[in-house]
Amino acid sequence: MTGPSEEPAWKQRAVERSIRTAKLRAEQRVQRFLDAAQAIITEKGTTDFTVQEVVDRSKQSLRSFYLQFDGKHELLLALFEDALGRSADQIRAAAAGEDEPIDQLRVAVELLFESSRPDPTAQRPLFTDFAPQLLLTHPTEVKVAHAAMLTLFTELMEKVAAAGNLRSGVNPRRAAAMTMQTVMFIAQSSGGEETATRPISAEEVWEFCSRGFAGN
Amino acid sequence: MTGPSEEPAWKQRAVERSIRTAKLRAEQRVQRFLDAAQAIITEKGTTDFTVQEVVDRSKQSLRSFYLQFDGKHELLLALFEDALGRSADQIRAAAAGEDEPIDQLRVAVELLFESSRPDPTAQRPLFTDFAPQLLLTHPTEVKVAHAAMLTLFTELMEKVAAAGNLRSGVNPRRAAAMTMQTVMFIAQSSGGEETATRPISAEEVWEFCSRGFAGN
DNA sequence: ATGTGATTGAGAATAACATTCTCATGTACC
DNA sequence: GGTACATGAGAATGTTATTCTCAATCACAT
Repeated sequence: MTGPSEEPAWKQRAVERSIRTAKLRAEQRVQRFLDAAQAIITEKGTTDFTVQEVVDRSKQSLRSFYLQFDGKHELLLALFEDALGRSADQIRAAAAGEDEPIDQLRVAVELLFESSRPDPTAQRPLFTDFAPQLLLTHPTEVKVAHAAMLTLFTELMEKVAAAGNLRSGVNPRRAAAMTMQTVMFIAQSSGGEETATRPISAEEVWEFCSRGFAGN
Repeated sequence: MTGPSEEPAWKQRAVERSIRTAKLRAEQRVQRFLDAAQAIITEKGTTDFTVQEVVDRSKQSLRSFYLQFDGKHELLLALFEDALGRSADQIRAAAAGEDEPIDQLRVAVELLFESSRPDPTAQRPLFTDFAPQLLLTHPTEVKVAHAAMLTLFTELMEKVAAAGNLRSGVNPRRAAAMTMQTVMFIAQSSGGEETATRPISAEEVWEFCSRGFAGN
């Protein structure tokens, strides 16, 4: 029984060094898969690529893919989280251009709405496209992926609260969560076509989230 | 070139009769598939059954299945539409128990919320489970399936409007659509587990939809 | 330099399904 | 009874994800 505590220090250091370089290479490999997938998605404007396509494009091997990812879903999750994170950053920056907290939040809602619509000329994220599948198979991880965006909305909502513009009795974090979900999902479903009824607009969603429907 | 208009009447009638009985049998067969699928779903508490399971269970054949349905998605759609329709009926009945339109709507929201949650002890519909996949692959049909529920919510919202409890400038139909979507989707995502934060409740969703978050 | 053990690439094998096809059997109607 | 159509049983196909095999490569201590 050789306990780890009795290993000579030099050996530990050697192991650590090799682990570090291995990790570096692994990260590069992961990145290549991510880039390849992203390229394919923007190229064919759809999120249903096959693992094989990604592997070919990245000039790596299937084996390598499954060494880095637990499965296709992890790749999707990574892309999703990444896209959502970027989007959150852009939105945060844009919101900062407004003076009043309530306007910052409004801008954020409008931008999130726009970027969540399905395929407005095949932009880059399309990130809501794969959310549904993942929500089914890995709900917990999807929530993690939402974290960045939720943080942003919570920040904004808390500023609104501090400015005295939040209805009393409303918890900012929860209001932020509901707002975010509402915006994302309504954007997604409003992607329809029916010429019968004009689709729901960002402005309407903002009105709905901020003021509800109840009068009187 | 024998135009159909010159066919003798008796022949037309014969054809029609045989078509009618054929249609009857077809309907029965469809129903058996539907029942089998429903049974499997409630039995294993999940919506990912295989076509083969449904076929075996219904004691019919694959060939028959694909003669009745264009593919698995049509079966799912049929189940989905059916479940949603039933649910709408139940909710309508329950709402009728309230006096004030606004309370009727509140009850409807609460019930819809409850029945949209994922797996509260594996109830029968679970209908939101397959909505996501279908939303991806057949968005138009999903909208049709939503129709019954949307009709109900529009009715209720219009009564609210008539009672003067709708915020001015709000279109009842659109408010109904947004409310419905918000309720269904938030219910779905709130199915989580994290002991960290208590999940969002039906009451909170009602507050959110009806009054929004803005104060002042 | 060289042997050794871990890492990787190429791609074959497997598995799970949906979907289609073939053929034999049944069934209604003349 | 014969003919045309409907149906059942289940084999064949096609697509993917995932795993497996084996040989090439690399890192590195000696």
